[in-house]
Amino acid sequence: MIVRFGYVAMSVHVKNASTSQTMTVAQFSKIPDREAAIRKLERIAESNLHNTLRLLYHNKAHDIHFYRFSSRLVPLIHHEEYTKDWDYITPIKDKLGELGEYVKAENMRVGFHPDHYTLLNSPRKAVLHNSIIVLQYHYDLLKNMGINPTHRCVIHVGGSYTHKNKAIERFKDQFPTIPEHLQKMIILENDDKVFTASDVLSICESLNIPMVFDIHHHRCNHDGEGLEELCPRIVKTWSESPLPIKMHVSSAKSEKVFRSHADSIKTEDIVPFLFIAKHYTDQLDVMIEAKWKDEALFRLMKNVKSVNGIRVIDEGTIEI
DNA sequence: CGCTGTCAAGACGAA
DNA sequence: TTCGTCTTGACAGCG
Repeated sequence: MIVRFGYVAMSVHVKNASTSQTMTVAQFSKIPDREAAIRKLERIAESNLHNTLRLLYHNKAHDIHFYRFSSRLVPLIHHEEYTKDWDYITPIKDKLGELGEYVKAENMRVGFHPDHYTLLNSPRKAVLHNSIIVLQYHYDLLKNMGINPTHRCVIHVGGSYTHKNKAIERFKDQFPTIPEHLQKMIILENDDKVFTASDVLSICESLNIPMVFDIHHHRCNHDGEGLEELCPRIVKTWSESPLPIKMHVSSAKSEKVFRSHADSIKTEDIVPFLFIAKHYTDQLDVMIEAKWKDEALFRLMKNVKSVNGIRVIDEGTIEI
């Protein structure tokens, strides 16, 4: 099995390359001329995209073929009252095209993870409405990069709202009501507090959504399911996807703060992938979620060299 | 310049 | 019903 590792949104090596610069609501409101304020948002967006391209060059130089874009490339997009009539695409269209061309030319896998306020199972209409706006924004970015949006956005199921089973049913009821092109873009991840891998699988199987298995969340929150029963089902949810199976890996910060992400990935935490490789799939993309970002990836690659059964192919790829 | 506090989002549990 | 906490990277403001 070929495994490509990826990292999230920013590099600890490439300096002054934030892809998540923003403007506070207060700052925006202080600028008396709305047009001027909007121009400032556009300059920030352009800077975020420019830095994203710099990171892609960095990734190319280090054989990293998998990357998650920042979800804050365009600032204040969640604030409908400020940005409702703002055509945020036109000013950055060229830059988006340039990014997409590079991604395609270098055969990179890219995707998004809209933040955890994107909630498709909320009973509040306004929350669902905002979530759709945020998803549409991600869709617009991908479209204008010339990248097929199918299965590019990972989100969580949402809140439990006291009754987890009802919350699952509400997800199943509301998901088909959002625009179809946004449905196709979504993949679903198990979380560390409420919805276990089994919960997410039941949703994914009923709505035909690929499941992103997060190994660390599974350790935090599970129903005692073993990998041998989960994996065949997880793999099956990807059978109609144009993209390889995706999983997440991270290490616990400490025994006490177990849920939080550590700086880097402990070598022992990729052991489950040895099992997965043996039994279930031939291609896998694993997103590293660690504070040290690309440095965590580099260190993991250094450490796995000595693990039995793992062969290093390049700086971002192994064969198990 | 560097440090500390604040900002945003929505859910959720304590008071 | 209100308020503090969670989470994250970046902004804002202090000395």
